[in-house]
Amino acid sequence: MDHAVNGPVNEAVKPFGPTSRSLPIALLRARETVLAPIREMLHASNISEQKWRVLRVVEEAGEMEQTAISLAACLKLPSLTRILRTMEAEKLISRKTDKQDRRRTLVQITEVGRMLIESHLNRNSRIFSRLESQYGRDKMDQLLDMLEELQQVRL
Amino acid sequence: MDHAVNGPVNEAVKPFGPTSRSLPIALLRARETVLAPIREMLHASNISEQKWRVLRVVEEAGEMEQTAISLAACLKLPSLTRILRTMEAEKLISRKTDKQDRRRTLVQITEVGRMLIESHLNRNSRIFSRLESQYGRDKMDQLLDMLEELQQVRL
DNA sequence: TATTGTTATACTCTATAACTATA
DNA sequence: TATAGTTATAGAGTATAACAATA
Repeated sequence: MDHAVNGPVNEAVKPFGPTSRSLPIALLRARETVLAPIREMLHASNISEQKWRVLRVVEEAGEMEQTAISLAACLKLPSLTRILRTMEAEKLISRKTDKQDRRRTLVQITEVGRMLIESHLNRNSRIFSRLESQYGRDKMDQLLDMLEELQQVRL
Repeated sequence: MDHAVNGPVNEAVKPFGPTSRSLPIALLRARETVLAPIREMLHASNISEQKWRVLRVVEEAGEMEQTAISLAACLKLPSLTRILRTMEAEKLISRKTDKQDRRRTLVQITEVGRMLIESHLNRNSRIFSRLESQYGRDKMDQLLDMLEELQQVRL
């Protein structure tokens, strides 16, 4: 299980072992597995994965400025600008200028947005129940703890 | 603490708790954290993240057909076709038709490709040492085990 | 007929930089 | 001057379907 941190390349040892021991690749593959049924669900409702992330984040945190959404939803600001524009047109979110600092825009989820989330609750729950039953609830909780901690590492 | 649950989010039935307990979002955020320094490294060499994945996968598995690469590197076949075309032009990989089944194309890494990987070994190692020292080596191994298992769940 | 891979199209996200408005 | 966000543009991945070659 050595990741061969040191040493010259002349060893016959693979630098990081198989790619399944490469953290970025492992995270990506795991995400693809988990996301497949969710993508299917969203696709049926014509919502992109990104819009869904924005909706979830904004629903959770309440009023939020765009830089914060960008960070939480892993979307660059220029992408977010475009996404929010269409989401606003679709009445999923609303925007207003911050009174205290008029450079900032505050974004909120609308009733329509909340209803969109609610309308997916059941299918979403079923997907995660299935995942939990296959993967194990305790392991799932443990994994979430470990990922949360990893997110906070500052490299 | 970035994603603390603040504000009145309607205590009734939080479907999955905060988004940091949402597996897809947690996986994405963790990946962004880990990938940031790697992206920087690759960017300096003008290699895309996707090309890098293909290179790593093909280096590891040896001769491979494209469907297998597509799966391992999480890239759709149409995207992979284009990527391999440019990687072949750059002499990073080589392609040949399978003798047994001439529908299949076999892809291999070239010496140039291998050298490209080798030239990033040191920086790559340093990045992961830093990560391990902050996150903990045991935890890292445990996380990789859990992710590997998650990849294999069939929903 | 099914499978492997390619092509084509339309859409979307990314990277980057220049720009506006505000602080 | 610095920050929040927008706009513009080029590059790249995705989804989908139609297609060619082979099995």
